[in-house]
Amino acid sequence: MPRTISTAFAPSDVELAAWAKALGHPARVAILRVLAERGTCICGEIVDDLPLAQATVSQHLKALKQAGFVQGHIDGPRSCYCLNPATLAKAQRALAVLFAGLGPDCCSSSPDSTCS
Amino acid sequence: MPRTISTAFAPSDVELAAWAKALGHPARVAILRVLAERGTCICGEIVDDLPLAQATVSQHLKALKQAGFVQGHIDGPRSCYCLNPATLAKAQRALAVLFAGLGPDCCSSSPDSTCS
DNA sequence: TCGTTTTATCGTATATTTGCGATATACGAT
DNA sequence: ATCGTATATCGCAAATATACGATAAAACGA
Repeated sequence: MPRTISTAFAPSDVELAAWAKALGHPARVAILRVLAERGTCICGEIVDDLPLAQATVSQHLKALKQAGFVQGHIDGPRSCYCLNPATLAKAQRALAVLFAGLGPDCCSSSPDSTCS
Repeated sequence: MPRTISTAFAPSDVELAAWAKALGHPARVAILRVLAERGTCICGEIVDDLPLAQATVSQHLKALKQAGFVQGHIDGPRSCYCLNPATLAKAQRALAVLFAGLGPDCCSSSPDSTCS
């Protein structure tokens, strides 16, 4: 579908969008929460906390890994997952910058005067 | 495809994910930026700033509208779009809270000691 | 070695996203 | 009334995303 592959967008916007996309599913948000709550590294109890099949959870974990939010997984049984604080911080900052740029300061005058 | 419709996820997570999803495409991020830069309300110059067809931009605008990030569009020619600061602020706060919850404070001890 | 446990991956089905051309609609100007 | 402009919407095609069962791989214990 992107007949136009991915040219013409700022790389920073592409990166930001990828991060946002990774957060764009309740299951992935929940997984991140579980990883944070359960301590530094957990092995496999994520599936028990989610209303999803093991295969589906594994898929979401893969997406989070690709986004850089999660790291770990020593191959074999009892994989080990934990959050990647560095990437999370980068994403947090990028999103904060975005919102700041959309804030009231940039918009010339009144908030939505001309708008119905 | 969600055989399980949308039960079993916290409504707040669903809302957060929807917001993140709306930001999960470079074009939509770019559109928000254009809306912010061009002043309070702009009519139709968005298409000129993006490497996308008019129909595609309209579609992304619709998605942003559904997420609540954008409001306006007085029917007819010369539609009028502007950001919705209230929803943007809510999303910003929700994301900040999420990241805070994933931060170092919640994780029991060392950052990733047990992780390879 | 064999079975158990745990996780990743494959295959499949369905839904959604993305993109665009074509068309419809709405309005201002002539 | 008609034309031109600007937007939304429809219809279509291709790509992704989502979910799951089944299967494979990997380590561990008996």
